[in-house]
Amino acid sequence: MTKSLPFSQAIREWMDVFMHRSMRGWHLFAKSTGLSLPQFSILMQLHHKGACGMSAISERFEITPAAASQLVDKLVQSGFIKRDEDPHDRRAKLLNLTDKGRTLIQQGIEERYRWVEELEEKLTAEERAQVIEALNIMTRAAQEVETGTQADK
Amino acid sequence: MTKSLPFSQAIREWMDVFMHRSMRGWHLFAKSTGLSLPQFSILMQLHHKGACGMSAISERFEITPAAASQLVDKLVQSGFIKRDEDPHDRRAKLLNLTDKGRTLIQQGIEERYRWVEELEEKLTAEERAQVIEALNIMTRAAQEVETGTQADK
DNA sequence: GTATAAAGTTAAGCCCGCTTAACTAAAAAG
DNA sequence: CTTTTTAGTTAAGCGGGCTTAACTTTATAC
Repeated sequence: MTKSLPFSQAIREWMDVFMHRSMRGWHLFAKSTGLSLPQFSILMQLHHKGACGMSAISERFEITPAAASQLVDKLVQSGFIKRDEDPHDRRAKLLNLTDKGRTLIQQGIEERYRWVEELEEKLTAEERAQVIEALNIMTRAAQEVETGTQADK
Repeated sequence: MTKSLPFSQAIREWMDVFMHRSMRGWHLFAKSTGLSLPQFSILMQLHHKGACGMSAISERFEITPAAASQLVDKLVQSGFIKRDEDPHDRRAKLLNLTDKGRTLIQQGIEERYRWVEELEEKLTAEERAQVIEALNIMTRAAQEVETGTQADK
């Protein structure tokens, strides 16, 4: 490796700050809602990836199907998730956020952003433009990585 | 495209992807080490902010001093943290990472970072340069926000 | 010098997440 | 049609995090 040290260094510094910040932030927010972090993570997962079955949850979080079922059940009873039957496979369930769940996540994201808004205030217009462009680049790259799009190296 | 995207929207998209990714990643890593997420978070805290007392932990994570004490105790017994007496106040303790603790966190960062390396491979040299610059800007701004430095725009 | 406040610790008890194990029900395979 | 595999649920039990409450020890205030 070591093909571009500045990149590594820059992103490491940023990640160090940002990861610590966001981890702490989510933890405190989840707590303030009365949800545990695992419960909250499931909502995040649904927000991020959309509807899925029980098995997807258990695989994604590396827990047993039993654990996933119990966790989801609490979220269903709290009204954050709905658990419908999959029309194509009557064994399977289709999990999705309810409006209440969607609202909650949105609220959480809102709160997380407040820090970034503070951050924005520290920047000049020019800096902002640079950052925007870089973020768009990164977001696109992240999606490529996520979806397995090959950009041939 | 999307060059007219406001700052907040660009960063929201990025955060949406990145936060979800890093949250999940830390959770799985912590789990793989046998540490709980709260325990792990304390190590992160020490890594990020340096030595501190018991009360700082309890305030930072919004838990009672009792909970902090118990949590820290486990980390001490596992050898990730050392708990010394504060020379200036014999009631207080000074918590700090041991080498073992420091190594663990470094390992975690390393693993988190692998995703970013994949990301880097999706970028052209020019894009990398842009991203580096933006990250430096953000890191600086984050530190200003953290320390309360006034940039006075 | 006594009273009060502050920093941590310890113990009891609760809730929660997770696992294993035993189960139901539906789909796929033969 | 029977067998096996797949999706999910339920119950018992363990361990962890957190809280309250009672305590020890050291610093600070009067």
